[in-house]
Amino acid sequence: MAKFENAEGSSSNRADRIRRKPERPMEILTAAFEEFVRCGYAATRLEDVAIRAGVTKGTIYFHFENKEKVFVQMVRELSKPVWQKTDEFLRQRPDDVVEFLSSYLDFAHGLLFEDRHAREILRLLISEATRFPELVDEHFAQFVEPIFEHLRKGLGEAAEAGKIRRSPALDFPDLLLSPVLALNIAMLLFSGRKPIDAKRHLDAAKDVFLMGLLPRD
Amino acid sequence: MAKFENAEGSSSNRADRIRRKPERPMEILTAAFEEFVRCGYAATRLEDVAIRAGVTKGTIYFHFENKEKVFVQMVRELSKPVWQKTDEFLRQRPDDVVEFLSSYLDFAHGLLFEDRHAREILRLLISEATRFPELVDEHFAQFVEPIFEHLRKGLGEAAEAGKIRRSPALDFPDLLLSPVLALNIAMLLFSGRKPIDAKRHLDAAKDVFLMGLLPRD
Amino acid sequence: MAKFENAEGSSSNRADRIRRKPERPMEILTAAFEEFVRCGYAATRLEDVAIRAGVTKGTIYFHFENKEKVFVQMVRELSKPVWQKTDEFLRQRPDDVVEFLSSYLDFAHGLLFEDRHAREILRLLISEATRFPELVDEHFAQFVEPIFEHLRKGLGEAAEAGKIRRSPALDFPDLLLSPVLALNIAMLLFSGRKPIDAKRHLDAAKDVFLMGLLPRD
Amino acid sequence: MAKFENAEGSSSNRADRIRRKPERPMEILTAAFEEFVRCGYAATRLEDVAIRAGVTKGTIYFHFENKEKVFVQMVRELSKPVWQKTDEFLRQRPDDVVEFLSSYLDFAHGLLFEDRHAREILRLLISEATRFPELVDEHFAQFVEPIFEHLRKGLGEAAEAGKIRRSPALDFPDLLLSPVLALNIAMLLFSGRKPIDAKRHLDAAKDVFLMGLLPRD
DNA sequence: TATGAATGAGCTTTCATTCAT
DNA sequence: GATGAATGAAAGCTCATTCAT
Repeated sequence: MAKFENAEGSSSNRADRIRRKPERPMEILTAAFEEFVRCGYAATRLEDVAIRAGVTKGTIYFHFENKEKVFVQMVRELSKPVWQKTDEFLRQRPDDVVEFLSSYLDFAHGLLFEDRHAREILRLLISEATRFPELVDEHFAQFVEPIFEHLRKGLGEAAEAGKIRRSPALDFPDLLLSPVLALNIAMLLFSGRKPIDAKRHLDAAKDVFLMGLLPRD
Repeated sequence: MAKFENAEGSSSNRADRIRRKPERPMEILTAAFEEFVRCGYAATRLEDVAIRAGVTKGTIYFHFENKEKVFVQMVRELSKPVWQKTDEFLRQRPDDVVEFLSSYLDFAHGLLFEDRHAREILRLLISEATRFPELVDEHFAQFVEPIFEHLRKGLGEAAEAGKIRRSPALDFPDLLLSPVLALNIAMLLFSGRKPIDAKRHLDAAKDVFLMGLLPRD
Repeated sequence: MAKFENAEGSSSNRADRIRRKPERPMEILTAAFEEFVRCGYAATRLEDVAIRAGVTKGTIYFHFENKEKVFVQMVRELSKPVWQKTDEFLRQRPDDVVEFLSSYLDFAHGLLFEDRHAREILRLLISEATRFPELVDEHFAQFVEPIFEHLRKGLGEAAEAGKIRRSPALDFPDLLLSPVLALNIAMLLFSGRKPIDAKRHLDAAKDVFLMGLLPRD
Repeated sequence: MAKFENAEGSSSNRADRIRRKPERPMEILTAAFEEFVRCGYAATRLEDVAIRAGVTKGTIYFHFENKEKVFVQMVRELSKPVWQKTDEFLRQRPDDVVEFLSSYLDFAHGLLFEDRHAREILRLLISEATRFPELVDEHFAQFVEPIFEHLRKGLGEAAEAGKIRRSPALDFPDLLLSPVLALNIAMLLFSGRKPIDAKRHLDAAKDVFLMGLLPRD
């Protein structure tokens, strides 16, 4: 079929079997991501993962112990870029609390809407939370808790300085994330069937939250 | 063996089987709910459903066409009580918009936190949204859209009357639902492993939303 | 192929699927015996057992939990006739000790040489003793120990009555079985490649044992 | 990592691998013996053999053609010491026939009970007799037939000289081996679960055989 | 010599589905 | 209506074997 394409694109039977050695595991995990997203954990066949990765079933089992390990490793590996973005956001966050709140919502939105990996991994974690509880905890501790910590501290200081109200919401940073999360759930549920105006939705969320937190008069 | 016992005490053979006829399908759906919750759609075995329902696999196929139909029917049937509660809430909703908002959050919270069926069906719909898109749409049209319509109208009128700000959030009633949804997702993710103070979380949400919507000054 | 044979012999696709219900498990076990004998436990494919039994792999798993259970059940079930023969021998054993010894060797020989089941099960138990130790113990307790008990008692009484010598061999009835066992092992090892004159071998064994046990004048 | 340690201590890279060259095959066969004993032929994984031998699967295939050859070579190689003992026993056998018989039983017993290799190879040959018939024949021709030949001759001469009875057993030297073989089978079957008093058992066997062969009167 | 990544056929086991009763 | 034996198409996983390095 693809025999006559130029050498770069073709992947004949054994020629480059060995050449790609070090990249194989990551290729498998990327293929696994696509299949798990397409079918969910239980309904995904490792054979399809193999085909997509351009290897055979046996190769998967050479690199990974079993299907569960493939899933866990996939989540870990594909989450790393997300972590980098999160880290970067935290380092360059604005000092002003209002701006901070706003940019936080933008960042969270951007993360989940523009990064397909982040979005779909969230779905997979919700779906498979029962099967992989430790993975959920690990993920939460790594990606969510640090940012919540920062938020709690930032909001506390802002309240101290009188820049925002002393609202009970200051203790629940996840409250501020909830519109983004809800938007994401909506996308997962309707994946394109219902048009969602994320931008206006987000602006509305900013409006309510900022007005709700700024000191009255 | 027990064939010759008197008819009353024995729940064994012919009589009982036929007497229970009309309840069978519902018994099967209830059992199916438990198993789907426990394992997810793909990993649930119809045989386990049968055992839990006290029938055999064949009986399930007598009442339902296949596994997919069992799932769809289960979601429909177990959602009916949820719909009744929703209907009732809408009929006795308070007139005052502030009270309405507050009671709406309470209602949504009560629905998802106290009604295990509602909560778990939401999880199942998120997990299986790809496999059952029409079911998601149907569910949304029946249970969510009407209430959103009411909200949109009520908030519009309140803004008209100057009782609340003309916020862009008035067009996104789901924004007001998002804290409850987020809380629910948290429960699904950590199911008991992390203690969640739902009451204080909810109070915080009310505080921010009300303050954010009330006219300033 | 066999389509035109008379109805008795033909086993078309679904016609008599159900008719044979009660005999299925035993048919499977008989087929399993043949395959285990042919290939040993590990190298036997349940698919071949299924084919030989005229069913599909799934049917085996309907009746038996797994491959190990098939093996264990097979040994148990095919050993029953052996147990009946053993029981019968014990009930009609001759009173005279010399005759008893002789008939015992004949019986043991007949059991192992004329009953293919008995012979091959012994081989399987030796081969798989490590994998199925409880089965070995169970088998020994059921088929060997009772007969050894009888022997010990009978020989003890004969010695008491002065009919045979007080040899230390009286405490080891298995010693008297050993020529038969050795003959059996030889058959297992050479299965037909070396001609073995079992009759003369057995007569030789009787000669030595009887001469060795009779009192020296 | 350890590449820069001094050459003596490190047993890591190039040097050592090449230096050990000549011992490799034997190391592999020894490891193979252990694994074949542990799991039987079919259930033994060449990978486990490799791990035990401290090499990789590929190395095995460098030295041996395939799994069958590993088995055959293992049996041959690990049997050599057994052959040496047998040879030595034959060269220093006592002249007196009674003593010879007794020492023969002792020798056979010692061989099988004190030499784990001899004992387990016997088990493996029984188990895999169907798969490796030529190996069984070869083994028998090398280790058993010569000794049987000697026995037949020695017993014949003794009968000629009137030292023992002209029993039909003189033609079946394996009869005299059978108690030892039976003892060995018992050990294989119960491997430690049942205590076996080998010494008394052997004494009993000697008693019966000698009394059975000595001329009456 | 030795390695180890890769293969692919084949194994045990599972399970939605069917159908004679 | 209900049963349960039977099917058969996979699915997860294993492992002897190969081969570029």
